[in-house]
Amino acid sequence: MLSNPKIEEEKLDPRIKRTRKLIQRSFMDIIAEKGFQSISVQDVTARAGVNRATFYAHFPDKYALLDYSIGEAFRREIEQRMLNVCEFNLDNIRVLIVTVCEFIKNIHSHNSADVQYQTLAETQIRSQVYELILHWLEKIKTIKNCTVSRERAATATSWAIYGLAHQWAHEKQKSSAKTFADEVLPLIAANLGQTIKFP
Amino acid sequence: MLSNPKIEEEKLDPRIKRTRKLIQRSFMDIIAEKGFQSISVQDVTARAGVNRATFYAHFPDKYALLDYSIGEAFRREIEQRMLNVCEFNLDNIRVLIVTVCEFIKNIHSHNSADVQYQTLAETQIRSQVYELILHWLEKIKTIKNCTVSRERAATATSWAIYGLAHQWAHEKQKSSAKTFADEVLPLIAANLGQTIKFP
DNA sequence: TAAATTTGACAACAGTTGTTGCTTATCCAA
DNA sequence: TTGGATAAGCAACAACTGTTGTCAAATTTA
Repeated sequence: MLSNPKIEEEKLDPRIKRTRKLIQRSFMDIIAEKGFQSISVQDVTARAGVNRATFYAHFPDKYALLDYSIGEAFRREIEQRMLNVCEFNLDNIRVLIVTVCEFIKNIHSHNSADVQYQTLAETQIRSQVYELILHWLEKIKTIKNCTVSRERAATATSWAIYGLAHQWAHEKQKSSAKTFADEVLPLIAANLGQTIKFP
Repeated sequence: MLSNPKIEEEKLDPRIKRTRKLIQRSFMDIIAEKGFQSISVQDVTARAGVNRATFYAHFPDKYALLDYSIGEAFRREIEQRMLNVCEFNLDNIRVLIVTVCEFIKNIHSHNSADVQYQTLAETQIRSQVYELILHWLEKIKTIKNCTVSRERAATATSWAIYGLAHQWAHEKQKSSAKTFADEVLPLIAANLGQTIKFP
């Protein structure tokens, strides 16, 4: 994300861009119709009008396609909120928590019974959250003199944010994402407080 | 784990127990030989001497079998260290962190390139860690008067422990699990400190 | 502009998956 | 001990997966 895949993509052969867009659009359409578990590569390529062998030239399997698609969708959410170009403060942490909550809730509403879909989605989202937090922490100069590194703090924080958001998304009677973010902010701040000084 | 699957299993038809044991043993043997990704249900049932249709009567697919097997193996580690029958303190948290580290390291050494295997394993391990921590927290009476519930703290803590252990296991030059546990204990304690008072 | 390279389509192939209905073997309860 | 219930074996089936080598079309490069 911070090593922008978009720049790399701008150099791609137009056929590659067109083929992947066709595949991805059909993929997301069919997921909305029948869920990830029931989808087949055959389904996707028939809908996309792309040969199966071509699919395999771009993606090893449907899991890789999901990984790629979720990654792009979440990256778009982050960029839309300008989180990738702002700096660390508790308000931005709150916005990040809300973003993750809304994204997981959206996924959950379509594929709530599909654990595999959700665990695959998790990996992409958590990775991007980690990169973002680490990027923010690296820009801060007022670091505490202790053994907890930025990497450790970013790891604990990104996994905790994801876990809490995931728990929230699965609750039947849930508060708003913003209320929830306020509720859990002390936990997240406690993590980060091990490596930085809050004002 | 706290609703003991072992008791339920003792009531099972002996043929079911025997069949599952055969399947599981063959499964673990073949994983050691050629990794999870390359394994097929056909492989497992041929090795086990069990019909494929019988396999499907017990497990929907190889992912479910992995889930079950990892769950059993990790449960055994927890019970072996008596973590399920002891109470909350920082030493036991440290032992839990070490246990998770060693377990992930063991998995990683066999299937390091297999992300799917690792994300499936994660779900089982994290669940059990969550149940254990929540169980410990529920026994403590000295709870802080704040909005962070035991469930939230257990969630943040279990995800953070898993994330940190996973990061450690993937490092090429890593400290011992015990050294690592000491290093990250402040982070974990900071999470838990949001809902309980430390002595 | 033309040659070189890359991408995608195609058909064929071997292998695996997941299910089904029927039969046999094993276990349990009376 | 026996009959009923359950578990497992079996073969067949339709469908899908993943790969391969060849050819045509599209793009890039010189």
